[in-house]
Amino acid sequence: MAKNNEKMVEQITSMEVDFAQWYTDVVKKAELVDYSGVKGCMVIRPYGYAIWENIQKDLDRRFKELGHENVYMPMFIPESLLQKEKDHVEGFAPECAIVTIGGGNTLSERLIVRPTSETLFCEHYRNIIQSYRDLPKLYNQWCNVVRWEKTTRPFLRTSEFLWQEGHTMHETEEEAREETQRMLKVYEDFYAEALAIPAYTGKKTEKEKFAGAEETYTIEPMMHNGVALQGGTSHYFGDGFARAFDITYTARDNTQKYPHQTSWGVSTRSIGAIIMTHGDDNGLILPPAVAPIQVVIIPVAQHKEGVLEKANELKNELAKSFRVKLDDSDNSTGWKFSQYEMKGVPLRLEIGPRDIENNSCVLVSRVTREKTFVSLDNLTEAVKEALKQVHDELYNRALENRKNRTYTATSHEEFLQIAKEKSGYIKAMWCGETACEEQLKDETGGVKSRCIPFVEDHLSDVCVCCGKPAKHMVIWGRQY
RNA sequence: CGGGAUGUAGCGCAGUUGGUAGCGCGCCUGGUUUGGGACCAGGAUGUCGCAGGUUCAAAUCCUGUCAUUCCGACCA
Repeated sequence: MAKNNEKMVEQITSMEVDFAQWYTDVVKKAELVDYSGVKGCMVIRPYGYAIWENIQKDLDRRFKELGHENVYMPMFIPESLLQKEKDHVEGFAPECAIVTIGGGNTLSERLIVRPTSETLFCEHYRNIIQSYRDLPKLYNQWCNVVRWEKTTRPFLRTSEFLWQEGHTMHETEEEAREETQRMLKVYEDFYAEALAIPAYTGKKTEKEKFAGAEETYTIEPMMHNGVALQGGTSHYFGDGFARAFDITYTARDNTQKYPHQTSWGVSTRSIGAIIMTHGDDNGLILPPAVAPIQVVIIPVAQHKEGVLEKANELKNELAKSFRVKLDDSDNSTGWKFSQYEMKGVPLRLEIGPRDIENNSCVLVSRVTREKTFVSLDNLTEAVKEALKQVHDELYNRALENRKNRTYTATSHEEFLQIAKEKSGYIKAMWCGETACEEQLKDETGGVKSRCIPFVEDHLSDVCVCCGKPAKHMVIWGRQY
């Protein structure tokens, strides 16, 4: 045993002690990011970026299956362009980064570094949409955007972040509304199937909707500590931007009409969601679908004859079906165990002399840490099954946590008490007035409406805040 | 944007009343090890966040600034 055991172990602060510190520790120890010299801008390291690449692949496939095409827009928006839609500019102006000098000369018009690209897409759509035959336009772009945030945290809120933004134009309102719902469903499926994260979905209130949108739909997963994270949004714009940008098309009846628009986005924040939903005190736990390494092979007593050969053999076999890494470095086995647990590799495969004798190996789940001995015959099947199990365990555990942390409030006092004593979601009735949202937020110190879910429970007849007749059941919570 | 804390080797930290920088881990070399963070021997690594100022002399004192972090406010 080591003499200075304590110091040799790279400690991760326990979640229960300090969740924020735990998050920062995990992000750094798992080698996802490094800080940069610019506030709120992070270096996404290979391991972190590989997660993003897997997220991209998965989402991109889903988008393209539905007929979307990828494009790329400029990163600069002329100031006058951003200002064309009034609500939009009001929403974003406070957090814009602006370029005023280029090539040593003051620019005649200031350039906004895109905080989102609605205006750029609209400018382009104005040029290319003439007829109903040009519709729908189903565009998406993968890019970076900049929003000058006051408080930043890796992945959750950064000044620059990566995302995809879909921007579509449709002939009819109905078609655009369908698209908005369709893409929200894509996000919901993606969160469940790829990230193993269950989430409430629903509509944002007037107060919380996107600047310039008619309606905003959202996916609201709950983090392990009960705090919400807006995991993705899908907006219906009506023809507001089309009017502001003068985008018209000749309709089937030979009249000029405005097309109806949507936009939808998921960002690198989703990586933050993975960390905070699944992680534990030993570090990250990655859902198999997006894990850069799905199986890590740790040879035991690798200097002994035949061990490395066998390990390589298994690696080659598994690499046909999975993302596999064989760690044959000189580090001790124990070190490797801890290292890959910290990095959240869903499945570990141990292979040593004893196993080889028995024609077996050991599979260890990152979630349960249970060791199972499996035969080397049918190994691929066993690994496939084990990974599926990890996914299911993660999903069910997150679902369980959400259940345990979702409360209902039918009176004002009850609402305030839960907000004060518990960390989680509160289901409560609401009259539809922004004033009540603001009051509840002030009284609780930050509990806001997350969404009006598609399926509402009828908890009572009156608003939990003002006592007037209730219009909706709203899910409330604190957010990152 | 307000309040607090921090910034010294890759990481974690020490550095006293100012005198020109150290420890542990990691890293490199060689050897022994290996089923839950191994051991021995040898070795390398610093614009003390940055910019000014005070001083014969600054990691240390002063001013400013940048970044990180926590708490608020703000926030698709």
